[in-house]
Amino acid sequence: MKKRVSDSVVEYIRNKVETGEWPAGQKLPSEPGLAAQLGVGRSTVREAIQELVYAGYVNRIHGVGSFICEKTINYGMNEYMSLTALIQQNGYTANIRHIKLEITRPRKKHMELLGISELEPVYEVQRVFTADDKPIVFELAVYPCNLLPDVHAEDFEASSFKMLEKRGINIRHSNGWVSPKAADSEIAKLLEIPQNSPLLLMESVLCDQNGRAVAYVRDYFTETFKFPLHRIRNSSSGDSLD
Amino acid sequence: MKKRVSDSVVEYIRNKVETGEWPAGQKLPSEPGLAAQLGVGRSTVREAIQELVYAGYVNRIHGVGSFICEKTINYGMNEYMSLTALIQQNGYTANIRHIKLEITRPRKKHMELLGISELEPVYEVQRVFTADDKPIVFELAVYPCNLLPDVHAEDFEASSFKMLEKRGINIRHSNGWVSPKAADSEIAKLLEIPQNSPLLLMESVLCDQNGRAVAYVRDYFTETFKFPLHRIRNSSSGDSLD
DNA sequence: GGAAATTTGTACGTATGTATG
DNA sequence: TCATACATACGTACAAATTTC
Repeated sequence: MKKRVSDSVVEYIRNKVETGEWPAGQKLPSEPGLAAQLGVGRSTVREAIQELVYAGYVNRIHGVGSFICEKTINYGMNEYMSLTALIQQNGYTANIRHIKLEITRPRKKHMELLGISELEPVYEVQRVFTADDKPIVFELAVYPCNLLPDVHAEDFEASSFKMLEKRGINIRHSNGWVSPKAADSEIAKLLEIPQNSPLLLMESVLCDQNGRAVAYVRDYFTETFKFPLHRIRNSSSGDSLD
Repeated sequence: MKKRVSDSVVEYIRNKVETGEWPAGQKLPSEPGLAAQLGVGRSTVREAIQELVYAGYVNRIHGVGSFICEKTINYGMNEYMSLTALIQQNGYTANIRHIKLEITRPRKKHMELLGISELEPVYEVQRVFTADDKPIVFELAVYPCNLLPDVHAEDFEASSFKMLEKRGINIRHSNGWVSPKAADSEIAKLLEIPQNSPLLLMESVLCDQNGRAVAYVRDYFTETFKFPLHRIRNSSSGDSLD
């Protein structure tokens, strides 16, 4: 994937923060200033800063300036990213264990969400992600078999994104929802927690560059896990009640 | 809040979908086409569509076109919005009950997150949101008293956003995290669920137009609740592992 | 208090690159 | 090969909010 100029600007700013040159609360140079310094257009600088605002990294104040947030979030829930990276961000060492792959007939839900018929078999892939060797996430992923001819359990020992990319599939976004859920006996065993422990269930349908649904994923997060969240108030959500 | 031209374009598109004129999967007119039709610049159209992409409403494919998503999400977790509106979106009638307000000394966590000293008292506001008269969310909000001189429990019977706006405070974004959590006896009683039921805990620090922390909020969501979620893969999050 | 300077916000236009069919 | 449509990048002008003098 070719890097955009605005991505370089994002990187430039993140780097300034990471090296400590721009501490939390630091005022960024003005947009025209940054543009001149870096030899790019102001719109490009704005695009980069906008991205950082969305990510909860930078705070903009009209007529005053842009500032590095006090608590910079490196990755938020609204960015699609690696589970292992997310675990690392929580301050742990990440690993994958218990990889189980089987080919089955699709359930009704899978057929509906993935847009396939009952005649198309699917892969069901189970994985457990660990943080400092403690189970922290149980994942169940469902892929239509015809999308991934010839995969094996070993293909899931690392990035499933990368595995998909090798087969010409690029995950671009996901739709789904999160909800609280109690651990059933099977999941409790895999995550080494008592039955009925509270979990965060994240269900997602992954879509590729063509907007085609390519996977249905259920992630069960344990209580150890905190999902960073940055929310922006939408100007068009006018008449809020609370 | 003044409406931007791009907001009108957003509204125009949402309206086309709501009236059924553009069903799911419908291809939008080309960007220059839309711009010409509506008499606005192409950049403005792009800005509007970008917003809808972020919200999981529209899907863009390079070199092909933009399309209405199969499952349009009206509001996602990354948009800050009214709890009642969110409940309504889940298909229920929303209400607020059990409003309890008290003035206390700030806890250490509050002092840290709100940037206040132990000498500044805070309001602690408890509320229960119902869906079809069934409790669904328990909320505990903490505000520094000096920000809100002279508030009463009645002020929290409706929008706390509106209440804050009347006092010159505009919530613009929030930072926080979500995690699974078991219901303790007190919350279980208020939400009319068994103790240790799984809950989704959302903790947020609300910030105003000046980037100042103005409230610390804990929302406990019951299992009935599903939080829509749209995630976009960040191009710069390069080396993902899963 | 008011004018000027600074900084972000909005809107539009143009040129060129890239992907698709 | 070519036309179409989205993607990126730059530039300009003016509006709105804030700070400074």
